[in-house]
Amino acid sequence: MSDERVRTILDQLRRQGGRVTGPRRRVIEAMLASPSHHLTAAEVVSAVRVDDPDFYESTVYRTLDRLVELAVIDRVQLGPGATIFHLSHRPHRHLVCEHCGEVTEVPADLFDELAERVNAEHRFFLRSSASTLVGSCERCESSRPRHERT
Amino acid sequence: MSDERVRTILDQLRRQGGRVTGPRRRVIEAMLASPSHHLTAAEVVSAVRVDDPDFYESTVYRTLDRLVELAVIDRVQLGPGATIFHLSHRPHRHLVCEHCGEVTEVPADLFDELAERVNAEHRFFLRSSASTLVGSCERCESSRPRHERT
DNA sequence: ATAATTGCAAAGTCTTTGCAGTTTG
DNA sequence: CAAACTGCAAAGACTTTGCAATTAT
Repeated sequence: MSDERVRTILDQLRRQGGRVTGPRRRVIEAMLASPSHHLTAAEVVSAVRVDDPDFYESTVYRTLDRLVELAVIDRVQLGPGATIFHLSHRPHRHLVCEHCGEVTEVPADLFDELAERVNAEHRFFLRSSASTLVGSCERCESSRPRHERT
Repeated sequence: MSDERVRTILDQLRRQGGRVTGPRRRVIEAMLASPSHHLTAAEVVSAVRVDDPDFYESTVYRTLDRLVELAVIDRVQLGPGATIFHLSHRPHRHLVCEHCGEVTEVPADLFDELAERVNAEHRFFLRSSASTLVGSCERCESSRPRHERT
């Protein structure tokens, strides 16, 4: 897991003025290794503790905060509870199923029209990477009783 | 504050199968009285404790949960931390400034196009009342250093 | 060298839960 | 009366903070 992609991201980190340390490397490796690429802080903690059982939670939180500042990762709130983090090297937007929690990545241009519209009509500057669309994935939708549907 | 609107909402509550109790009445009065109509659970607690200093937090959380189930209020996640609640009798959507926290209500049809599009392209059923647009209000945007803008 | 970062412990905020007693419909 | 609800206490989930020691540049 210490491949090309890790180095690219560490370079970005360094260019932005951040320091490359063991813990940061491990956090980034964990995020790259995760199949979903969308992790809560707690999931990062678990992932990282596989190799380093003494890794502290506070280090994870501070590392994630710093990586957000440095634009290496993004922080997105997907409903109540867990804030999630993902590497920001591949721009995309999120659909979140409020029933099963599934996160779907969709192309970043999805919000383009809406962004223009809220800007024109409400003088609001949309940050669409932070704006999550909440709803129901197809599987959950078809298994829900009709009268509960929104 | 025990006017017409309170009674209308209590009727709705009863029709949905909920029971009208002192605590519920006070929670609804507090939400109607709030200028913003968008309250966190903690704000409901404070509001309600003005008249009833022994009001328990757990009662507020349980009451809000139940009112959400009964479709009397809506729960919306506005970024990290605060879950907010508002009466659902007047449909609208939310723009949230991530710098100052200001919540702007906008017409419910704002998401119509986008909803069709995610449905057609991603088989996703958008619940737009739960989908918050995050960005920057005009005031914050113009006071932010240009290089920080997204 | 010095500013950034981590280890560690403690605490803070927001929310949920269990159970006994009370109240509503 | 039965089911729903509240009071109260305790705990759970998630996150932040302070300070001393360490490390990257």
